[in-house]
Amino acid sequence: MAHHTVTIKDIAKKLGISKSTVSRALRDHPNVKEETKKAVTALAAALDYHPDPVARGLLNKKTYILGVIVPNLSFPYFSLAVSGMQEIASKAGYQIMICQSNESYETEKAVIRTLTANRVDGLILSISIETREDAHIRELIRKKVPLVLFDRVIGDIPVPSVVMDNTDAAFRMTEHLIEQGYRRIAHIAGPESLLVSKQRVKGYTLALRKYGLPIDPELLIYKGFRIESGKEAAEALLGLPQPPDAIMAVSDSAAAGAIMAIESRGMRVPDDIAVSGFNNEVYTSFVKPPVTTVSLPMYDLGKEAIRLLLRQISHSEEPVSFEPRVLKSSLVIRESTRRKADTQ
Amino acid sequence: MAHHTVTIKDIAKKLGISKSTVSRALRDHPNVKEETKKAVTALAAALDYHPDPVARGLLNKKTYILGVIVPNLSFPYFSLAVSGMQEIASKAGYQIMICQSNESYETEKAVIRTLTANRVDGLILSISIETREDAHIRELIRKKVPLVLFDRVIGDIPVPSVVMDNTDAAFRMTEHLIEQGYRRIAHIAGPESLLVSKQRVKGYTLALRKYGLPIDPELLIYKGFRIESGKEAAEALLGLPQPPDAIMAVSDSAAAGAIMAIESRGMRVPDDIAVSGFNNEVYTSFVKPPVTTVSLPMYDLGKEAIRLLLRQISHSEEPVSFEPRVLKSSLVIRESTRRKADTQ
DNA sequence: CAGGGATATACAACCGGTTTGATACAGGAA
DNA sequence: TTCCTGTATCAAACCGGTTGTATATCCCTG
Repeated sequence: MAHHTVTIKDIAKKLGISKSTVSRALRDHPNVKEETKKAVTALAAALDYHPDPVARGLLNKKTYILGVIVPNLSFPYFSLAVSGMQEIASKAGYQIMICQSNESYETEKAVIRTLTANRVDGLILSISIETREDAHIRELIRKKVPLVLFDRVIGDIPVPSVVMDNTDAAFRMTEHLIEQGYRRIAHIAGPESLLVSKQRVKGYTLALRKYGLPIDPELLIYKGFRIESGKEAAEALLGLPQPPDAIMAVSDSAAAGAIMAIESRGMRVPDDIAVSGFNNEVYTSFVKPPVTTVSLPMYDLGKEAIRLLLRQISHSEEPVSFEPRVLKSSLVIRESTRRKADTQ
Repeated sequence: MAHHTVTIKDIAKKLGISKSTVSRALRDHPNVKEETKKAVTALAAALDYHPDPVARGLLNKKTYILGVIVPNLSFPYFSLAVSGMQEIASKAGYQIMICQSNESYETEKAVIRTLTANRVDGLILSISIETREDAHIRELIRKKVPLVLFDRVIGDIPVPSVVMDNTDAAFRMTEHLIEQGYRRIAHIAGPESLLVSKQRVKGYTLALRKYGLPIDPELLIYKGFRIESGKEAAEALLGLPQPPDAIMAVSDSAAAGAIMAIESRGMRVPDDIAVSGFNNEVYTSFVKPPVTTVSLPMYDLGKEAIRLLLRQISHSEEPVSFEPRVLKSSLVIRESTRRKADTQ
């Protein structure tokens, strides 16, 4: 820095007044003469003065930075949520520091350490697939770090959270398949460790039960969100003595994998077997057949997560609800779950 | 903060020594007795002491935070690059602060302001579609803010940059189409403001020229990266008295849009018209037909951008090259550009 | 005209580290 | 013994703001 940045001291010196008066003038303190205020603000503008957030942060222990930890940014799923967070945060004068856990428990713990070491004002977390313990989260609670869990939350822990209506969405999707005439409905579920997966499984079984359909454990496969998972699970399902007539996949990628497996056997979607996904990723609308899926409000989820966090930060002593905030999703019905032709 | 965080002062008091000795002991200064060092490090570990980066930053004017500005995170295109950046940055002890310009010039300027106000140690920027001026970038150069442009760069400006071999990739793709027997090749280009678009157009025309094919301005449409852009451009192309027999799109989304337009006219890809994309997004492999595209090393691009930035930051006076660092892409040949059937 | 209360400003301490200069006490050379 | 060098430590200043307290001036009231 050849030409050193303008500080409050420079302004004070030029005007022949003290640092404190300059500081008060800039913050519009009542005990400063109108005339002085004008002179200070004018000079500050002329010199392009900006208060140093680092110095300010040292004093009032605020960095105006919020930490965000997501498993992976390269899925629109999470990057959309992050976009929503950024919108609300920047409106409130906060910056966001985003880290990826890459689905690793160790990395998750590591980034939590760096973020807290960097004195972020709060933390937003969506846990990794590997995360099965909550000790690191309880540690944050103990240290009174403002915290919000989102989407991939952990159960039974006193932390505010924002989630999707996973159970309900899966219920509605299963119900939709039943209404379309399908009776032997399989579910390619996500990793068993995630609450999200369990909730979707719950919605699936609830719907089957409501309509008096048998719950066949062979038709429920815990696998994962990726294409390969869908492909492998579908292959297993198609190899059953009594294969399903519909597959509800836990994600659009898994659905895509399932469709690939189905078609490579010379079967067709939805004529031979219906398939549905989850997430409403762009390509679901233009693959053939277009895939029925669930539109999840990830952008709103991100916005709401930041709001909950800011609420904790500002009125730090106000009681915050640990009841998960649930956002509504909506079914997007497309060709891949077309009504089953009567085949008696 | 009920139980205030452990500071260097606490350690000094407990051991009955001065702050400065503690500081030196922790930084392994030679003029500190081995015995003292051991006592200090032991107590620091016991108290779970971590130096406050804010205080440290105030003093040495380093925040160990790098600012990254991308147009949009919800495309794998950029979020992959960001993942690469994070890998290298965190290895070097830096954090990343990511902001989105949302393709708006004003937002881009605004986030640059907040990031520099927050004293980031350096900045990585991929410009928005709207950005046609470079005054804000020259301002950063004037202020000596370490800066690297990536992917969406601006020409003729003394700043290190990392880019893809856009011209070459487009050349190879056009050449591939020509080799497959196509002769009337259209190009749905990106926004005319972006150098990326111009370079791909250049590769396209160079290839046509090399093979002695006419360059028909009707076949070149500047449009955009999105599905809608591809759809609209393709509709215009198909409405020509002499429609093209192949379309090279500037992105996979545009290619998807083009395919939709083609098929809605009852034509087929590649039998009636070939289509290629750019980016190698996941879905290009499983749509029907699978789309020929270009695999871009976005992850490596991000890694390299951080490396260039860190090099500027560390040896700040070493001359840095303003010659763009060019990374190689590779063609992914698929069904959508199958060899043209001879139709004499 | 003394005393009380605004008003306007200056001084100094502080946040949590790092760094400079001073000090104290070794041991070795002159 | 004196001087010098090296070792080990401490006090104080500093980074750039904020804030509590002291000080000075002015106006008003009794």
